[in-house]
Amino acid sequence: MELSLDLSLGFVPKTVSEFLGEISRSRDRSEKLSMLDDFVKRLEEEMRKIDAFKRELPLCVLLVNDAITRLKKEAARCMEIEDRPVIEEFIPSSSKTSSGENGQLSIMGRDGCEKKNWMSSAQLWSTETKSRNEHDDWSVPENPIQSQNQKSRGEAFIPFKGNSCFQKELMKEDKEVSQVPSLCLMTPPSELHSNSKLGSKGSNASSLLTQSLQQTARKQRRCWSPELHRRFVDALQQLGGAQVATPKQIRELMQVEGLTNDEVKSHLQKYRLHVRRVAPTNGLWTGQDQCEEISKGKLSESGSPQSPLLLGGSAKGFSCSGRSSTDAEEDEKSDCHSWRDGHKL
DNA sequence: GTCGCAATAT
DNA sequence: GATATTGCGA
Repeated sequence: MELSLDLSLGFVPKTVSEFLGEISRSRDRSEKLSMLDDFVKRLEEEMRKIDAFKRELPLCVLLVNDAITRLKKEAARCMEIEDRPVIEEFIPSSSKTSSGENGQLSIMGRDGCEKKNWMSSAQLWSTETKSRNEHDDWSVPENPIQSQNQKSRGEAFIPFKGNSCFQKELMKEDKEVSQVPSLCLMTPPSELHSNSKLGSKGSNASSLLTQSLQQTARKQRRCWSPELHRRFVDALQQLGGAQVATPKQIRELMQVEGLTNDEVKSHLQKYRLHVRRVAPTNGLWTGQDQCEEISKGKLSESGSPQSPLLLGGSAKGFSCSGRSSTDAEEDEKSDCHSWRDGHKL
């Protein structure tokens, strides 16, 4: 897509306003478009560069983004004026690309056209950014970065579609996104991820931007719903207990689509910790399976506050002699925090 | 690649 | 403080 660009040789940076003013004096439409296109390319290149520092330069990102938007809008306007048939094709296809493929349909800023243009450009350059280890870009399904882990992560939320916790997260994300409509899209999650370690807590200036970026940076939290935990415990039982079962085995037994070894591993780690804490009070029980019995609710009879994990997660679907149905319902409500709620008992 | 632990983030 | 994610060595 090489264009013979007048600006390419002696390009002198100027403000967008200046540039637009200069453009407006030109009569040659193709030249206008060419110049606009060139400037946009430069800005997008710039965006690529500052992308690595987006955390430190959130406003810079905003500015460049805005500039690109303005230029693209101008280009679209330019085409519309003199070539209506073209623009009628151009805009719809543009919107298709940016919103449909990105799965960001609901994310529309105050200026839909601008966003679309920007989004499409963002999509372009974001594809060039390599990811170290990214699995969480649920908001941009088409992002190739994501596809590298799509097998295990891309569908990570399918089992949770009906999960209130997940929905809460989604709403939270949506909220954040809508506050800064274009920002989430323009930031390759890979970069976010790699930067997320730098100054994650209470970073500096543009908190909205930063928060929003961070939101998408870190992997979406896996909510261990009671049902999910029930499967987990179930698998543990089959495998001979938490101490002998391995994350991979558990995951395979659980048969939960999108669940990863890491998530199971993490859950198992915590589970073991809790069991360990509880174990001494149950000296009578020696075997692994008996630990699982604990998880089914027997422990709750002891009233031990040390078994939140066991109380909350396993309450549902298992005989839980030690708990009232009310307790179970509480857990249902609190989804992600069922263990904690149990702990609060 | 998998696992377990510890550090870190939310 | 509880829970989930990530890093890292084994």
